[in-house]
Amino acid sequence: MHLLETERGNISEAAADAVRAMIVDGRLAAGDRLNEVRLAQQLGLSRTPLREALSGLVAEGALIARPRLGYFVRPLSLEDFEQVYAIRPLLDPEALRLAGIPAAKRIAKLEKLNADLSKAKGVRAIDLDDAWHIELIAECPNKVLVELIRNIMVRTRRYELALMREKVNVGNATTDHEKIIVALKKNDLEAACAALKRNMQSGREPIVTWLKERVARKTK
Amino acid sequence: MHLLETERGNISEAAADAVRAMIVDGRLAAGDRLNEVRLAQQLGLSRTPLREALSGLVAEGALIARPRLGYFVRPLSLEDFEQVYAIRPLLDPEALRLAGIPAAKRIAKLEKLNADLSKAKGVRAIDLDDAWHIELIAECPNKVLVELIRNIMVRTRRYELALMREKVNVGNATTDHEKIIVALKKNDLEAACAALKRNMQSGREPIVTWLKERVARKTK
DNA sequence: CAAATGCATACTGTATACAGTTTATATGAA
DNA sequence: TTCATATAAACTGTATACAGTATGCATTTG
Repeated sequence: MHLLETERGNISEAAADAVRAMIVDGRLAAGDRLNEVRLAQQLGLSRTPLREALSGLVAEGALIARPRLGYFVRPLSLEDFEQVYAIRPLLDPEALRLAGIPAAKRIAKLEKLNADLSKAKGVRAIDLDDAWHIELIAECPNKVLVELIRNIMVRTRRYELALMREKVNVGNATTDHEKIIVALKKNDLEAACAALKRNMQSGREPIVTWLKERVARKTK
Repeated sequence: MHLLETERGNISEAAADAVRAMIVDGRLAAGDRLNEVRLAQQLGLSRTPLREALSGLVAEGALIARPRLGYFVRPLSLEDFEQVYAIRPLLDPEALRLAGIPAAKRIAKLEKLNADLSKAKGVRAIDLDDAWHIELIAECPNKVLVELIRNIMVRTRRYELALMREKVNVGNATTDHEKIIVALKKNDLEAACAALKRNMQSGREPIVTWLKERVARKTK
């Protein structure tokens, strides 16, 4: 009898989580070349499982592998941001459409999250915004689609955090979310999807202008 | 001076390509547990680079890793197929929209590919169909989007090939493509996008019914 | 005969060693 | 001083070794 299948992972998985977190929150800065020996020591493991983790992160798009030079944190670039950011408006509305109008209980949760978001600042605001969107599509039967959205989320999060580190106060998306909730309460799924699409497109400008400044500064 | 950076890859990359190919074309069957020692011998390398490749393929969704049991080829399932197949109708039309009406030269190439496709059978037909769609969005400036489409292509290809192995003759999408080309020649980009979306949704039924039969057969 | 137990085998997970390449430093020439 | 060259150090890519876990088979027990 197999009771529960404990499913404790192996060191490689833990390493992947750790490194992914370091990339997203900037402890490993964009463009950095990472030193396998040192990183392995920091994480308390050997290079072999670390490198397995890094291979996975390359496929996820978090790292770039350059033969004989090693692994690099994928640089932040205006081009990459605009391209990645253009994906979610295609995915999220469809996920919501498939999920349908959320149950009353879930709508209440969305309102709660949004209220918290309106008061939140910094990293916590980003966390809450992501949590809100995940909650919104929680009932989506297409799990592949949801997983895809999660991936894109991680990829854009780096930009949001990097911006936040420099500019501090960024207006959050509370009012966008309210509009979506209103539409959902009216049972108007299509209006909600349209509002969601708009929400996914807003939030672009501050990062774009910041990235442009950043490029200008570097080439000064 | 650094001229050209030869960029020859390492063994891990080659291994990833090899294993991916084996999965897509069925030499490694869906659900198979793979034996690292044997596979490494077959490919003529050691387990270390092989395992790095396998880690990457897990992130790509081609394999599943079960701690202490090893790597398994992701099984084919009706659920997975329907979910993966639902993604491209969201992506391809937008990619075409961003690419715009192709130049005359490229349209000619599309017509040529489509003519070949109409006569082709088996694996070659699938190759040509994929090539046709890549050609269609070749000018899309959003390379992240194109890369995403490529990934989904690989993921559905397994199903198409598996079906083909059992049922042989599957009607191809030549007429769908013709409609798209006609719209493009009229400079009607939106009509072309709409036709493309329909094209991406057709081709679903034969595989769905086959997968259902397959499930029925197994649970007999 | 069926089920449980113990043992041998095979395989995965991780560490370590080493070869080949890149990068940094020092040395010498223009 | 500046550029080029040689040399040493550091790092990546790969193989191998070994420990711990799972699997299958034989044996024992009820």
